[in-house]
Amino acid sequence: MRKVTIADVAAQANVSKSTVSQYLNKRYDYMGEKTKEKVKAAIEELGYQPNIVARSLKQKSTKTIGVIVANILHTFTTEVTRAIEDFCNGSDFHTIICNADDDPDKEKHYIEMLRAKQVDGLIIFPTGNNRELYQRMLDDQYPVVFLDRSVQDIPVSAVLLDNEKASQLAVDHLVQKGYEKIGIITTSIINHITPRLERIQGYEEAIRKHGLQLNENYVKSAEPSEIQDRLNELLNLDTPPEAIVAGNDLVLIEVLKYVKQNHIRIPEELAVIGIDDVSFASFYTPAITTVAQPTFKMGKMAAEVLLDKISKKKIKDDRPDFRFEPKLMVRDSV
Amino acid sequence: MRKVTIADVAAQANVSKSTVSQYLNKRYDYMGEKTKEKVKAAIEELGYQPNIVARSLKQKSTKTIGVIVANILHTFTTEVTRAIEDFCNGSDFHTIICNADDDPDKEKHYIEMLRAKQVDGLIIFPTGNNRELYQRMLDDQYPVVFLDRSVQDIPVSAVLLDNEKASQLAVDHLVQKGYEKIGIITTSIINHITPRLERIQGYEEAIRKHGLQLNENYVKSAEPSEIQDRLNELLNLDTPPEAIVAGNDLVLIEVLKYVKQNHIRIPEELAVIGIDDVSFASFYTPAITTVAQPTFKMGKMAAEVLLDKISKKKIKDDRPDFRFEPKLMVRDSV
DNA sequence: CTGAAAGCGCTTACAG
DNA sequence: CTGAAAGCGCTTACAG
Repeated sequence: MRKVTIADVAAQANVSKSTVSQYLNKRYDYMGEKTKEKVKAAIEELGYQPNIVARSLKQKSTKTIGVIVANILHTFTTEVTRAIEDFCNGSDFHTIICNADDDPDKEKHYIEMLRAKQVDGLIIFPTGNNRELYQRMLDDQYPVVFLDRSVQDIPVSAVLLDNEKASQLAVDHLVQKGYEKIGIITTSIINHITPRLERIQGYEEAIRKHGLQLNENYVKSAEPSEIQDRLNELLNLDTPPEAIVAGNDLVLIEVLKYVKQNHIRIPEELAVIGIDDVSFASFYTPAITTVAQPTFKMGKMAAEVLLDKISKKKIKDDRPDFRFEPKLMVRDSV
Repeated sequence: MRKVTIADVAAQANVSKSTVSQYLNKRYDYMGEKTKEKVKAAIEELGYQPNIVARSLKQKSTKTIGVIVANILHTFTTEVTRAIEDFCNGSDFHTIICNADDDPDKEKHYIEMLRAKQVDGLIIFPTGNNRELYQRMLDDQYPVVFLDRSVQDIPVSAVLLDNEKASQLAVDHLVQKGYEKIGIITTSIINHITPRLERIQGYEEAIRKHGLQLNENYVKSAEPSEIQDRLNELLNLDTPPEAIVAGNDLVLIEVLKYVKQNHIRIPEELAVIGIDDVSFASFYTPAITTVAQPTFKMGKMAAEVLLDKISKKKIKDDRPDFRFEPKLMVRDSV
């Protein structure tokens, strides 16, 4: 079946392509009633659908943004992504999601690919290891916003959780419940990922604030696959921690697996609190106390800021970082 | 910053645009070594990136597919979608995901929008209520594959679970464990959604096969928000079921919430088995016995079939349905 | 109020 | 081995 084009419609309606185009773009200002009718009829008769690729080429706008996430496995990522899509759809923008899998090479490939596809802007959960590329986008005045993580010395606006506050909330709650031996486990920090560093930082400050002894053996970071081992070390210390802060959802899951396997009772033998309000927290037994991120708001903000940059053309970042408040969800695991 | 185009490269290298284009498309057959060098140098010097939109317009292929899911909230959906993206990325295709939210109007909008954007094909989890549109795609020889659901009398190839088998597996296991009073709850069937209908069908057959009494009070379908009420009815019957098959992940979650709120012990007071191997099944207490769908394989197959149709141009569907085997994951909830 | 013409940035037969 | 020209399907000043 041959595609019907604007030329076919013009012929059918006995007007010029320009007129059809005007009609399509709702520029009715000077269009005669009868002309409008004719064009409308021709479009319906032929089942015409405009070719957006052609329009994009001319208008230099694809009404599409790219989202490059670091790791799609986090619930945080899926929820934020969902919010971005919702917001964009509301503004008639499409969204292409790519998963960099924490791999800078993949991230590079996606950034280049997406820009070649002429997406109007990019939301990136940066791996942090493509500084030249990030800088180039800045130099090109290309619309970008970072999400979840920021990159040292790259002044791209970033939408972030107040991560220090998140672990402070966790520690405060634990202390209030009478715990003093408190450990924290995060995923790997070898790449200096913002939220992990800041959560450890916040933990340490909170410990000090409460006049507790900061024990560096109580702070562990590792790949998810190694977390069970780290936990094992932790709980076999001479004076093991009595409470654990899980740095994110993946860590929490590993903790829960370990706990189940070793028949440890929560919270009697070990108190557990997780950052990221996992889906099963409320109906798990015991229900898990967590620190929730406002994922929906954060995604919406990122999309809003990006679409704003896109429409303004001027990319001025007088306020590069947006910090969001975490929220304590008290349940039964501490 | 002005975009650098193929014309700039040509000027810089002192060759024609055609030659640059040949180079970009790796048609080196007749290209002189020095020419190649010159072009390469010019591209690097200018930091040239081809404009894929222009290429797409000419080539009538965007190397992008659309995926319209019925409801992004199912883990099945997110996992399958992930598999599709992985497979497509491997073939240098991009993926645009849209969530129809079980709303036929949204589905219609996305199908039209995506086709207008010239995506090369579509994977759809059909709502079932846009028959004319589905038929039109068939008439247009437009590449489509259905996923999770099929639509009566619309011969589009569909990638499906063997749903009857799934509930049979569940019932068989329950019966083997000594249960005879077995109920099933699914999400709403008012729209005749394939998997729900087939799962109820399979349940009924299995019940009969085991010589058990088929009790229609034991079969419930409802929106997620009403499932708690249905459960309440079910368990307050004169002879309530002693085991429940949860028709999908969302139903399972509602069941678990209900169970927790009412302090019902699993499996002592109520055996529970869910279709969809939810993320927390293995470390929940008790660990949940489930029937798993091969989500990764199903997504891969859908993508494979679609890309195949796209490359063949000929859309012949001599084998419209692909059925996948569910797998019983025995744990502690029954 | 409507149309002719140029142009967006590529690709591709075809000529030489 | 390389280039001139046409064309993909639109939009948009501009002329009338």
